[in-house]
Amino acid sequence: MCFENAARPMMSYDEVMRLALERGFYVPSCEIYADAPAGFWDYGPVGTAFKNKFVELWRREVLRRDEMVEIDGSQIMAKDVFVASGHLENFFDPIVTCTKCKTTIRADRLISEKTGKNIPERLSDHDYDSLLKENNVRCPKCGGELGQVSKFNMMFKVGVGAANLDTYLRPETCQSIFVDFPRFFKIMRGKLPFPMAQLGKSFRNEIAPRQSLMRLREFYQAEIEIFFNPDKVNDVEEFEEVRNYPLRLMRGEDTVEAVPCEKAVEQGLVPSRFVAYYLSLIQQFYEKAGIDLNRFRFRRLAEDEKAFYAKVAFDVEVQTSLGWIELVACNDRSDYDLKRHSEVSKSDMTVLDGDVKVLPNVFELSMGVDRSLYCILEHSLVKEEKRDVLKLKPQLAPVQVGVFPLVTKEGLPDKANQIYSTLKKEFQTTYDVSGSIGRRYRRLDEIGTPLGITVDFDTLKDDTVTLRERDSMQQSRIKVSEVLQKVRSYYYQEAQLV
RNA sequence: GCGGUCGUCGUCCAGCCUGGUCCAGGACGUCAGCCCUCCAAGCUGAGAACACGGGUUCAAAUCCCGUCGACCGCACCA
Repeated sequence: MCFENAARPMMSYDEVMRLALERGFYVPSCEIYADAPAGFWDYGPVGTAFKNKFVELWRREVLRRDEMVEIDGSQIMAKDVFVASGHLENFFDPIVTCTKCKTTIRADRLISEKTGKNIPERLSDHDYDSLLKENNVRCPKCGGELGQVSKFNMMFKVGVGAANLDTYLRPETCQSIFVDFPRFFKIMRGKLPFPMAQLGKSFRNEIAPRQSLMRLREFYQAEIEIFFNPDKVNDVEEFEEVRNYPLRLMRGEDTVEAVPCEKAVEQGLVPSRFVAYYLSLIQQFYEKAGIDLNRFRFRRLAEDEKAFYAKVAFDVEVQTSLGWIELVACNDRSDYDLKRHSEVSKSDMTVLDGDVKVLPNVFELSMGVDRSLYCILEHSLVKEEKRDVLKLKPQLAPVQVGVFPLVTKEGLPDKANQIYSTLKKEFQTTYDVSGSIGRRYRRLDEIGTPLGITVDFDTLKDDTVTLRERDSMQQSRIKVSEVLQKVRSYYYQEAQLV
């Protein structure tokens, strides 16, 4: 299958940003202050509702579906956690700055380019300095003299208590899951495979955050860590459900092939049934979340692209006006994490699988929430001839239904208000009297509200109202007494209403 | 972090070069009122901005410097 889709004209980043700022999806954090650093954004009222809906969908369609347990860990974590995880050692980049043109470059890459040798990433600053000198490496850009090698740590350090104890803001939420695993596995009477999930904030001190939600210094991750027995990766009950489900796998430079799970495993495109199952799960989730699958792919990472702990890695990537964006890292972390935590903390992390003692391996689905939200917005925003409409899945709509009096005469507002009062107890509802009815429908369209209910003069005669649907703009008349039931069935059964 | 471009109402844009006519103008949106029978109609009115800090000058949105931010490119993105 080739990538030619374009079922909809691609919306641009600028248009999504305009929507975000005008309608209150997200805005720069601390924007009234000039010293606000980049890479921090606040979700507004509409954006928060949207994010909450997205997370709820994840809980329902992924966690509850597979009986995963969810935890909520602390964001500040002990230093030794990151000694064990490898972040203190590996989360540095050795960088060197040219004294002449001020370009900053990675020292290890410079040396290996010059010498053709593989240079370890984890030498001391001093070793890098000598290597640079020995090989007479100069700035590749201007030929100028290079300065001293320094290291840039991507983790935020936090001083805790009066003693200013060194701790760190977690750079990935999964560390909470790893350190909590032994206790919760026991408490929950867990059996392998045992999936633990978490939604929370992570922090990375990016050098150059850009493009609003795409690269943040403080961001939400929704992570699932599945603890499993590596000897049983093809012994997966649930595989039956997805045997014929087509995974969208990237083949070659820019083609994507939809390969049924079974075939993908047979051909070695995906290493095991276990992995194939979870890749299906995440693809199905994004489809339900409103990502256009024609612009969705799994990309298997090459050896030199993978994170230091990953044995096998697939990225979920989604095509946007900014290019292909990585939304989920699906990594086989092997026993790296539990082994390291068990070594550094000296606690036993093995568990029983049947009557065999095993140190579980971990497969993770590490989702970037903020980026996902951006991509859904971009894929959902549609410019029609007469209007901009955000065609969000009903389940993700920040506001579910709008109620309007057609005009402000003859008690129509009172009648509309009664309906509003009933609906708002159960649904996110908005009531709007301002402007022409068409204008009010447009306001709904722009934040993706699927349903509008309009009270008119006929309502006074026969107790019926107009029900208007966002995407088709079609209208139908329903009885006032049926409104609540209709809205319920729309959201709970996703029935066609009009 | 480097280089280039840039930063004016909620949004988009004019004004800047050639300082004073700008307590900043327009459009769209918002709010109030009028109008009132289904997709951004019309009329009247209102509120709303020179990113921040310093400098030059009799006078700064306008010129200069710095900081922060945005966009593009490089680098970075375990």
